Amino acid sequence: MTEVTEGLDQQVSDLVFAYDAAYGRAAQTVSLSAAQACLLEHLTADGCSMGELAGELLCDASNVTQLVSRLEARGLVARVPDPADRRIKRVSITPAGQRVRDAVRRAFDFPSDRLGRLTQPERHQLAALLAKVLA
Amino acid sequence: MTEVTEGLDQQVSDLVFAYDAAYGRAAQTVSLSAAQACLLEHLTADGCSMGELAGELLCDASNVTQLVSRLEARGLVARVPDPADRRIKRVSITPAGQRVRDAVRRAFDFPSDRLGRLTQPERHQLAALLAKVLA
DNA sequence: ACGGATGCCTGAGTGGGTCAAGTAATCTCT
DNA sequence: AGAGATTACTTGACCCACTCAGGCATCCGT
Repeated sequence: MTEVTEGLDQQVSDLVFAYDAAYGRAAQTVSLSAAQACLLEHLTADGCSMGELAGELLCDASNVTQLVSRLEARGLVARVPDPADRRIKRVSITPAGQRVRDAVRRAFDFPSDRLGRLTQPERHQLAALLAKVLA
Repeated sequence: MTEVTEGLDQQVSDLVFAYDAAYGRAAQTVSLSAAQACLLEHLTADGCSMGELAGELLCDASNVTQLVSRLEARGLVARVPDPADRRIKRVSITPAGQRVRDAVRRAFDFPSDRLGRLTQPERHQLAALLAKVLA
């Protein structure tokens, strides 16, 4: 590894640390944990099943059960039984949940504060590099 | 926000998600939590105080107490009283701790697997962009 | 020497996360 | 149609991370 590459590793580590911290702060502004905010962000309009959420969040299904239960207790999501398969519970976001989710997005200042420092050509460059890294 | 910028936000989110997942997996290979591995990684040769660690990890001092206690119970770190100020406990890494820390580094495949996809000029580009973002 | 900071620890409480076992609904195969 | 396997979710037990309030020892300024 060259000098530059080692510096790059550290920079990526710092980026992730700053991102996680900013996300946690944004969630806290509406008394949500990062995990709860993350789940809220993953909900789609037609409603995800619990299993789909567990797959996307890379965690156990029983963990999703608890997260959804807490969000449901606050009235931010609702469990809707799937008419076609009654084993399935579809999690849909309520109007109150949408307001909270939007508040988290507004409070999440990482994109504007950090990525906003780049010029438009620089963003294109970064997007191209990240596309290669994430492919 | 333009189309490209929104895509960039998503890419950064994906990057962070992949990084965190990879780090957690690396820590698990030696039965450590991500938080424990992270603390181990922050230790310096001369020994950090508990308070310094809490500052770097952005968490409560009592949280550091518990993390260090668990690592100490496994023989990976040691609490060394500071000779100049007996309130201070300096946390130093043991030889066993160094071996575990190195194992985590080897198991952490994100830099090689992901950043390794970039050419040397691309790494320079990315490093420059991240420097601007993190400044 | 005394009072306020400082550094760390303890105990209680919440939440995230996994695992094992359980229940209900669906699917398969004959 | 019906028995058995499979799938989707829940429950209970458990551990860890994290925070907060309170406590104890030590250090520092006056």
